[in-house]
Amino acid sequence: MGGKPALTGILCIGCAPVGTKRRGGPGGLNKVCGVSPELQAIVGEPALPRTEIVKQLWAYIRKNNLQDPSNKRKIICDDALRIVFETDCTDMFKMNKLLAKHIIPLDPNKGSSQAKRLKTDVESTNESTESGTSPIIISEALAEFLGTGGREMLQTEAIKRVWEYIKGNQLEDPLNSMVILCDAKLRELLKCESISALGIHEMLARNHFFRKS
DNA sequence: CGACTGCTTTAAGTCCCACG
DNA sequence: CGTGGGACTTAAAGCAGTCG
Repeated sequence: MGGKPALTGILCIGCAPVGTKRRGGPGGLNKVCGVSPELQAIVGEPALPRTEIVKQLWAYIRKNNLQDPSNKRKIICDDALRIVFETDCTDMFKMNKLLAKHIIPLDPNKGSSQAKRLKTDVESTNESTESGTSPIIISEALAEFLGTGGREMLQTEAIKRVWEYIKGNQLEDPLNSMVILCDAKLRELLKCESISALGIHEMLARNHFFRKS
């Protein structure tokens, strides 16, 4: 339909001779995000860019004829979709909203626009560990938690593995995936019963990441 | 009247520009 | 120079508006 050419048109304005003003780029929605186990059953991958997740979801919807014939914007949920969206039918616009619950930022440091607002706070916490792209020393407790031999790794890798543990053990609060319910092992590491996604990063940065000296 | 274009919605990350 | 705001990115289908 007309949607894509419209965007292309806007793009062309953006690409005006004044200067190749290209925003967005490889990040943004193209950033790889974690996929909840429920959604994984549909898209078939544990981690995908948001755009790919939507694409795979639409492929699944078409393959299974889940569009309402009278209004193709409407999606009729089958069992798998019902588990994901928690509704019998939805539409293409609401779908994106519902999808958000099942898309988990692999790097919770920059997980949301809320995080963006808190960016300065968090970054000040990060001063001790820099940006996450250079190796850091992790605490003995975290090394034990991750089951790694060494204590040197990328900050992003450490965070990623903590999140893998959380997802693997389904520790996300079903009512709010931004809240993590700690099991015994995680409780020992973080010293709390539950914690927010942002809180985990802050906690790790404060108590478990150390700059290489 | 038909063909085509542009806007609609939604998410979150990135980057540019304007302003203080 | 630092910060904040806003534009841009993706996907989809339908509707409204414009033009020939």
